[in-house]
Amino acid sequence: MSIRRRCRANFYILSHGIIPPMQTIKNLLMEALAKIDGTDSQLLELTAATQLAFGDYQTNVAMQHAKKLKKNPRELAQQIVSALPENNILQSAEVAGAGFINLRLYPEVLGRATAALEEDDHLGIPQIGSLQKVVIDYSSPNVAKTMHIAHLRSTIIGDAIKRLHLASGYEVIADNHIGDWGTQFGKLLVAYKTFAKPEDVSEDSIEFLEKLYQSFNLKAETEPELEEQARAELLSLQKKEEPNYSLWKKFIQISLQEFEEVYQRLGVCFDTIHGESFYNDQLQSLVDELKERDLVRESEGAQVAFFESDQYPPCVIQKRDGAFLYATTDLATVRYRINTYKPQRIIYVTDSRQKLHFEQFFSIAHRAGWHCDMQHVMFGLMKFAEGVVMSTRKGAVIPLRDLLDEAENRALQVLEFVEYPEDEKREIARAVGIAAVKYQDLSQNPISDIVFQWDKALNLQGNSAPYLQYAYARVRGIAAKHEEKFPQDTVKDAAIVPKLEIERDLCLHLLQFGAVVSRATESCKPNHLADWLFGAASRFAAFYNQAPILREENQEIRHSRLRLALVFSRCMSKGLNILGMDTLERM
RNA sequence: GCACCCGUAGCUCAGUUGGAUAGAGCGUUUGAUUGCGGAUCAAAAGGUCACAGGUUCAAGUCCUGUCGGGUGUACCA
Repeated sequence: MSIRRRCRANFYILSHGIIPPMQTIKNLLMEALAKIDGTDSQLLELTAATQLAFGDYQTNVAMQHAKKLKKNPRELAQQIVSALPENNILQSAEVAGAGFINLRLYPEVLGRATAALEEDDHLGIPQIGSLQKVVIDYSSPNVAKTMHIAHLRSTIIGDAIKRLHLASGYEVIADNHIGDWGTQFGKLLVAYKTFAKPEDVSEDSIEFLEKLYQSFNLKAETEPELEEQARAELLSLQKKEEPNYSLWKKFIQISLQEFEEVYQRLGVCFDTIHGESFYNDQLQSLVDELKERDLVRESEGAQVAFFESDQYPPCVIQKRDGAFLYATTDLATVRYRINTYKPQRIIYVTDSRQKLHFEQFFSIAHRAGWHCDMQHVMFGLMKFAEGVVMSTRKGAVIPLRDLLDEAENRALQVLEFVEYPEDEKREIARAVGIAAVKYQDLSQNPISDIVFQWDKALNLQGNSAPYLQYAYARVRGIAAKHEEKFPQDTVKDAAIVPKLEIERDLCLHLLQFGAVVSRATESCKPNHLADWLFGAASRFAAFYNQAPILREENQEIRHSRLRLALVFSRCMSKGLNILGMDTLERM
């Protein structure tokens, strides 16, 4: 496998100082609870109603108190409702079911809150990360190997986690910890120096290096002495002897150029690229420091860390022959990052097979006194339909480039009979194709294994990125037509007054945006945001169908609807951007 | 052997950290005055949430056990 390696906002004040409706309702409920003996306002939870018929928001606080207070839950709920202070917020408060309290806002209140989202610099996203720094370690491809579809997960999920943290106000350091050191370079050097050069590819290309590597593995099966040569070349490289040292640097340069091409297509960028080799000269001091702290000791000739009551198997930090390992580099990396950046949190995005490794070195790092919240965000394996784990050792994988090309081509086919300029079509196909590939990955729980299927990876219909982009493009289309048709009209400060049920529904959904982003950030699960976006787009589609805007003759209603659509488009744009997807004015 | 992850509609997957009648997409079936853009919308059919206990006013969600699938398990990364 060539992938080397690799959290609840409650209430908050928005930047414009407008208090969100949930906070207002919660305050009213707290006042009511205070009038009832024995209630604990800490237990108060307010959530969005699970069904439109139940109102806007609901609380189960009565059921939670009923047993303790030895009261009938419905009666207690009624008591709480009766104790609510006079207000001009709640249109209704009703007891339902086993003791739920269902709450409904006045339409004007709901509309004002929705419109207020636009006034907030962050569209209602709580800035839970302000003054906090987080290092995110993701993508991390291996030098001299083409990026293929299995690299997609770490890169795309990592990039979305980065953007989520930025949107939540964190200072982010995105670090690409590329695999630029290790035994594969010994093999590559042997092949480069002694094998016939592959002729069908350019010598400056990553395919060239990859073919050399593959032919080494093939030959080594029958000629075991090659492995010995590889070890010798590696040793020479480690001593920085020429020409090995220069060749190694050249391999890295070729690889980085190719990676950069893919990253640009994906819209992914890093703040630092500190590969494994960056830490080479820190490894011995690291082992020494761990020895001083009694965290490692000699065992069977190696330097090994052990764990309390054998919670984990032993972890070798330095081999019998003095060489360092994966865990050594990772520990040195943690030490460097904490000393250099002083982050509150470090996040690693890798596949789930590395769980034990991370638990081990997190434990060692904590005991070494390198205090920081370290989190391993793991994702499942990508498999082919046959269920075979992919490997670059023998080739036969789908290069990432091919996947992206295919995605863009399929998107272009949809535009075949559309009369847009050719270059615009290509731009649309690019934005749609890339987003579609990203969405199929980001819309599911990262932990699940995924079975790669072309049709699924490149889906352009239903619950897919183009569906979200299409909803956005429709609003932009309406806004443009509105300017043509009513050039004197301005809706910038128009009041939103949701009258239809679908309008209420859309408003309520938009008001959840900030909390959803927070949840996605803290749990490092971009799929929560993807879900929200799909929910928003499908509500908009229904709204679009039921509530005409430009055809509406009543100006107040027309303005209300258009303003609502515009708030929707702002949230969509922000949300899509957080998932690393581009928006289009038309498609 | 031990540890961890997963098991939800025919298929691919969600499920707001314990809340009301378990949701989408695809596929299947039916419909939408050429529509403010049909990459869309409206609707139907499809479920013993692997199984068995337990905790709770309330369990797909938490605990225990069983079965099935996956991954890992000291000198690879």
